[in-house]
This record gives sequence, C-alpha cells and structure tokens, in this order.
Amino acid sequence: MSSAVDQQDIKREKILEAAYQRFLHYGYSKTTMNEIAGDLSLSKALLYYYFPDKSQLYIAVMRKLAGEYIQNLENELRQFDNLKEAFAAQVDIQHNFIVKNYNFFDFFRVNEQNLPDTIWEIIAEIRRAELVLLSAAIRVEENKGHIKPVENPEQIVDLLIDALHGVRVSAVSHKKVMFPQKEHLEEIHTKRLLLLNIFIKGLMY
Amino acid sequence: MSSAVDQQDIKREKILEAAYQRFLHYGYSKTTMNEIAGDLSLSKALLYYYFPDKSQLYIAVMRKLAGEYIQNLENELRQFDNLKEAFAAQVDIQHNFIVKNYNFFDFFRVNEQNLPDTIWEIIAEIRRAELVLLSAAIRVEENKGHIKPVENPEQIVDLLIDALHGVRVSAVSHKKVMFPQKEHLEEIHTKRLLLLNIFIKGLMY
DNA sequence: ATTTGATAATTTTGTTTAAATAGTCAGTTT
DNA sequence: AAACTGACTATTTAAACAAAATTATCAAAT
Repeated sequence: MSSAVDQQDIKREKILEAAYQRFLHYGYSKTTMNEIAGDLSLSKALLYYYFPDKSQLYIAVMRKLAGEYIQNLENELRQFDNLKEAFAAQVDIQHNFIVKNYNFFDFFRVNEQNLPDTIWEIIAEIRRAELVLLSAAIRVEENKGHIKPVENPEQIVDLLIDALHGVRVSAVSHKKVMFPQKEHLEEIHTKRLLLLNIFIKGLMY
Repeated sequence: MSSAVDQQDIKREKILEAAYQRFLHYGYSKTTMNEIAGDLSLSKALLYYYFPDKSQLYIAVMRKLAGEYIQNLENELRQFDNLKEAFAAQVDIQHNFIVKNYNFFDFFRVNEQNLPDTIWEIIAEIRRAELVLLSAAIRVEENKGHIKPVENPEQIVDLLIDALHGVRVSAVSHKKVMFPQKEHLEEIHTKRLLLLNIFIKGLMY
C-alpha cells in the first residue's frame, strides 16, 4: 500500500529526473519549464505545485547529484590500501562525476560568479565531505605509521584540494570560459594524479 | 649630447609613468586619455602620436612591469642555498608584485576573460620565465645531489605553478570577483609557502 | 490533494538616444 | 622634418523604452 506522501515523493522524483535530463542535454537557460512539463505530459503549473521556482528545481537536482557523489565517495573510501590510493579515489570519482554531468553545469558557465548562495552551500557541503573523509584517511595512515604525524590533517587536505583545483583552473585561464572544455578533462585528470604523487610523497617520512 | 631618438624615448617613458600612476590609482576604465595628457600638460593627440591607442598604452605599461618583475626574479634566483629557498623567492616576489600593483590589475577584474591576446602573451612570457628559472634551479639542486633525479623539471615546475595558482583561485571562488580581494593576499601567501614545503619535500629523496 | 487553462508578472532581448570618451587630422610650432 | 595641438569625428557606454519570451500565480476543475 502506498500512502499519499509516497505518491508525492514519487512524482517529485519523476520531475527531478525529467528536469535532470533537460538540464543535462540543453543546460539551464535553454530549458523551459514548459518543456519539462511537456516531457512528463503535465501542465507547467504542476511543477510549481511541487517546486517553488525554476532555480529551486535546478538546485534540488543538484542536491540529489551531490548526495549521490558524496555517497559514492564514502563507499570508496571505506577501505583503502594506502593514502595515495585514497586520494586518487577522490580525484577519480570527481573526474567521473564531472564528465558524466558535464552539460548539467552549463549553469555555472553562464551564471559564473553570481550563482545563488544555495549552490555555493552545496559546493561547500561537497568540499566539507571530501575534507572529512580525506583527513580521516590521513589519520588512519598516521595511526598505522605509514606517514609521519600530521598536526592538522584538515589544513593539509584543504591545501591539497586547492592545489588540485589549480590544475583545473589553469587549464581554462586565457580561454574565454571559466569551466574547462570537455576535451581538457582528461589532461586535467592526468596532471592531478601527478600532483597527487608528489604531494603524498611530501607527507611521507 | 642627446639625440632625437633619446628625447623621444624619454618622453615615451614619461607617458608610461604618468599612465602607470593613473591606472594604478583609478584602474583602466576610470582613466581617460585626457587625464593622462593633463597630468603631463600635453594634448591628448600627442599620446596618440606615441601610442596607437589606449589599450596599447596599458599594454606597454604592463610589459614594462613584467620586464621589471622578470629581472627581479632573475637577480634573486642567481644564487640560492636550497630549492625551497629558490621557490620561496618566486612566491615572495610574485606576492610583492601583486601587492604593489594591485589596483593596476583592475583591468583584469573588469575585463575578465576577454583580455586582449597581447596581455595573455605577456602573462605567458612571465610564466615562461618562471618556468625556465625554476627548472634551472631544479637542475642545479639535482646536480648537487640534493634531490633525486627529475626526468622533466619543466613539467614539475609547471605543475607547481598550477597548484600555487589554485591557492589563489580558491580564495576568490564563491565570491563575486575573479581577482582576489586585497585582504586575502597575505592568507594566500601563507598557504602557498605551506604548499611549497610539502611539494618540495615530495621532490626529495 | 492534485491538476490545469488562463492570466499576470518578470526577465530577456533588441532598439533608440544621449553622453562620455576614444581616436583622427589638418594645420601650427619648434 | 619631427613634435605638437585644437577642433573634429567615430565609438563605446549607459539609460530608457518596448516587444517577445518565459517564469510564476490563481481561480476553478477533477
């Protein structure tokens, strides 16, 4: 037996899925509420029954993706053989995430630095999760005596994430865009793994 | 005795200096050619006798600054005690350069990704100089046996510069600006030195 | 409680106009 | 001839407005 609330959640999910597909293929600004509604054979008004506005719909999709991403990260980092492997897992998972959802982030390219605060919060949440999981990984390795004691693992992970981010950024600077071109993603990934190698070695005895 | 060409060069220099002061205090877009001419008690038309247009004037100033920056770097990297010191010198010199000329780069904030190609060339030139000088430093330390042999020093330096750049970038992301706020420069500098520490250690035996 | 058609409100896009500023040039001064 | 200028033109920027597209609302229907 399915309650009314269940039904509502199912419909919400259906809308999220349809919206995700539209955003993924056409980007935020070239997706209209009419089209999303059309895909589901619903009236546009109903979308507003389930979501306050278009940006909130986009954000809801993004939140879902972020949740899946973090879940994925948690699963992979549950066990690992050494620190490098743990960090490499993060780099890989992020890479796959970006590749898969590349066009979804069209919103970022268009809206650039004026992203709504909520989106920055989601990004911050992702980063916080990465920070927690990776610094936990450092602690584990530290306790095993594989690396020398680290006074502040969070600071180290934060720095590493910044550094990895730099590899992404310099791949786009002096281009007209802020978000990397799809063709550069592989190159970025390779450089990141190299950086990781050196950085990890720098943490060793 | 001063030739006509000397005189022309002197006047060119005077214009560059006046333009630099205006750009430094008011930024590119809030500086008019009339004002620069006024500062020198010259007609605006004369500026166009010496420089083809406003952007070329700005670029000429920038080129001069870049030359001084690179010269500075060469002097400092002529001798050093260890690799960390050499890299730290680069970070420090760049830091001081940005702090000193902070407002001059207003053009970057405004124009963002649509900077004229020539400016990207100057930036590339600076980066090339950094690359050459720092990879030479690596070679020196390698020959002294202070670090383990490096197959491709340029690649390593390139990566490090990207990573250091990431520290700058993350200090501005989710802010409305692309160029860091002046208040963040010290924080960026500190984080960079920390990153440098780890990175260098990663290159050691 | 869920859904919609019709309608209102807002955002985006394009156009016009005026003001500010960049850029030119014929002619003057050194 | 090289250095320079006043007066002019051309371009860019900003503001104001209108039309079109799209978002968002709501009273009524299921």
